[in-house]
Amino acid sequence: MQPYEPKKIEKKWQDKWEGEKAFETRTDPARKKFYALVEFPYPSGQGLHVGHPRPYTALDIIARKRRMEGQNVLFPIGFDAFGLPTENYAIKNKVHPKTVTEENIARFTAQLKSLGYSFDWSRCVNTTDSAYYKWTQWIFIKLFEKGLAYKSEMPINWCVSCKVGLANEEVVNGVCERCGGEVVRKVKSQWLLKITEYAQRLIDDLDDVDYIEKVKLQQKNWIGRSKGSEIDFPLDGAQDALRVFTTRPDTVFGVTYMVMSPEHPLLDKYKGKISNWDEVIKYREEAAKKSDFERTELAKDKTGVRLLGLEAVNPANGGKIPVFISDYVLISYGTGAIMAVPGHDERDWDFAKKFGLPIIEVVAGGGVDEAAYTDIADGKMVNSGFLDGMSVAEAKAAASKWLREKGYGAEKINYKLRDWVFSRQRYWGEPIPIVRCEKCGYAALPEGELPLTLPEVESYTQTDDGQSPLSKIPEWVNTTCPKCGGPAQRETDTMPQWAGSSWYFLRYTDPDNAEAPASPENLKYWTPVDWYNGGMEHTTLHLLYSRFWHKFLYDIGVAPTAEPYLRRTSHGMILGENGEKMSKSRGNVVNPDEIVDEFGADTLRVYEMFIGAFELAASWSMDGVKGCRRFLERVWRLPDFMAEGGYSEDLLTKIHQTIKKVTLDYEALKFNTAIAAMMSLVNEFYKRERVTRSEFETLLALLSPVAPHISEELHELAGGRDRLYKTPWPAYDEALCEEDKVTIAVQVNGKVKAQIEIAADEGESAAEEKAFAEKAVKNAVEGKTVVKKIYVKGRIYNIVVK
RNA sequence: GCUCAAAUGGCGGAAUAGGUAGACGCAAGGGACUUAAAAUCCCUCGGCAGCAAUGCCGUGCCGGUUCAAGUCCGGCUUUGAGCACCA
Repeated sequence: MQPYEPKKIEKKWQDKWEGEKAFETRTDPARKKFYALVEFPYPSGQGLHVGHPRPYTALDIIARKRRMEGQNVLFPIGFDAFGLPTENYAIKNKVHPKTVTEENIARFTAQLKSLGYSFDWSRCVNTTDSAYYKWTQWIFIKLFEKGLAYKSEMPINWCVSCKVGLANEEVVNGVCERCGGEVVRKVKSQWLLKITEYAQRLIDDLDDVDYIEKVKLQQKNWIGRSKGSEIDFPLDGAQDALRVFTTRPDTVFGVTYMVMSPEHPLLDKYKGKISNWDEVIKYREEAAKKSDFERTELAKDKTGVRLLGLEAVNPANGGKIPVFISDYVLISYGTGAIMAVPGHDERDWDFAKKFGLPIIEVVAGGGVDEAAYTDIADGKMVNSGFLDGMSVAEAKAAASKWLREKGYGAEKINYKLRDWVFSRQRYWGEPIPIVRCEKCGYAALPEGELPLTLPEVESYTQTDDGQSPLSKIPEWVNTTCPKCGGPAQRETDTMPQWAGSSWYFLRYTDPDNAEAPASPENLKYWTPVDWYNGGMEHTTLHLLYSRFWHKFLYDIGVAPTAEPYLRRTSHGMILGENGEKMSKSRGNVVNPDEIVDEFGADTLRVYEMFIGAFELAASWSMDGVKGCRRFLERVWRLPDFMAEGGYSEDLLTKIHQTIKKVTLDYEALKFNTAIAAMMSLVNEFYKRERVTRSEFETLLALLSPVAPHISEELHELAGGRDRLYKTPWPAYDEALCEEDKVTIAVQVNGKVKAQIEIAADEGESAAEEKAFAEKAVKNAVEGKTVVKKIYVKGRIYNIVVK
């Protein structure tokens, strides 16, 4: 047998698969479809990371197996190529981001192909291609037409170094997710998408999909539904009332002051009444420098300014109470103002102590002078007028009713989720297809003018006041209004990277369609995605955004189903050999090219699947890689002692058990144990120094989804007919998986004393007879009374003695 | 602080559904082959005691339920992830 040379055979098979169009898929309503999806990569300058092959190999295994089972499989790939790193690289090196993107995509493509994935490359999608982003823009226009895209002056997260507005979701640990720079708050006119309008449906419809539980939970927590009341506190001597949201209307008698966010719009309206306005302005400026995160970091030391000359009235008892501004109240959550109940809320308690404000106990439980009493499970209302003596639950209902009847409030559902800040003052993104006209306001471009392509610019940097680079091209900006034909200006902001990835899975079904995002026939056949695997880090960003877009597309009749993905699984990270996250600065980065070069793609694939439980993080180990290569070498040498014939009689059970285990384990993403089972079978062949043709073919078929090149090569060398990827998946017989003899552990008082062997069809009496015949059992039982005997079929015979 | 995971040999990790803990792989030690090395093949491999048979201990810690607990329950500790003054 010639030596195993992965370099030769892997290239050979990759070329053959490509030449044979082995994995190109066609819509065929007569066949059962299976749509497997992996998150398409961002083609970064660093090239493929060893983290990429983990999820890709996993779903490649599923896709290959399902094809062998006869399903019509769509397993596509593409590139999510708009985004900051490319733009920053382009600025630094004075190259067009398009050039950089093309180079990176070429490299990624070569790397992915070298790993032998069964992607349908003919459907490859690139979000920066104008034929693609035409439809991203089209979807935006539809959102705009339905009132779900709107422009708003609002405080946004502003990255000082990137000079770009960030969605809340993009601020990580108080710094910019991309550059790590300082994030401050800045009021800016931004496009927003009303994802909040879909909040309830995004929660409810999780019941209809098969996502791993922690993903569902994380999405629910992120959306953060809470039920409460909005209550109006009249401002003394003014026509307005200060509206708050609270989940605790029962505690309204305990309200001793109120707090507004420093950005609250009512402040400016009443600045004439506020005698310490200078102080307000100063506090507001300081608050603006802080991000939401910094405001929360300063939790221990409450700051604030009391508004002099403006007081509120507690509608419950008519008492006048002071009003403060403080940065711990955020304008973006609820109504931007709170009623403070220091007796029963820790933050309010801290604030009241610091400013010497009264603390009233309204739920009996004691000790509100020492700390806030927050246990609401039991406790009766006190100091609360008509609520006295009620439980908290009763008081909530009674207070809500009373407030509603008196016109002070209404019950309300509130969500933590905020609208999606959708504009970026950046170059490398989809231009927002909107024109602003003095007369008509904002108007969408007519569909016929799409795609609105990115114009060439001299420099990709923003203007110093943070305007998009596109604003520097007057001949592009100045245009005519699509409505009135008068002079108008184009929107110069671009869309965030998340836009293109919010619908790409639909495009895969019909990637070249020029008339629609995808044709109804193709969408109807292929969607929803049957199985989507991706990182946990995308749970609240990409996954939620794309569900939102998909629901919108469903509402306007484009997408055939309400949910885009039937099943969602997640993989763990691959860490460096030292157990830390791989990064250049830690010097623990492993390059997949080097592994492929030294050991082969099949070894890399087997290794990453064998490394540990799929959903858990795993550390890289070069020794582990060697072990997997050794396993493939052992498979390679099996033909040395191959014999003609079917399954050996005495190996029937083992073979059928292995087929069953591998079949079930692949679907359960338990690749490590599936591979262990195949190793065990190979060890068995070695022990006997014999493998029959049928046994060998079965092993190759089982192994082929994980290690497709070596399997295909061995199949061919052994004179196998057709291609392995076209052969049917091995079948197993449930009856033949059963052992005819079983080993049973005999225990005395739960401790194993002996092992006996009985025939599978023998029952308890046989076990009992053999058990008591064992010397060790006799010794342990001697002189004692047998109290109880427990028999677990095929496993345990336990004798309890006293 | 809140939520969710996780903790098993020298290492990565197995253990359907409460039923023989450590599958499979790595590393290590020993042996065969070889002039030698590599590769390959075979054997040993949780700890303590013992020549051995065997006995005792052992799945982060403390308790509990059970004939039987890595697995279930209560209370902790540590690590990781996500969120965080959310009203």
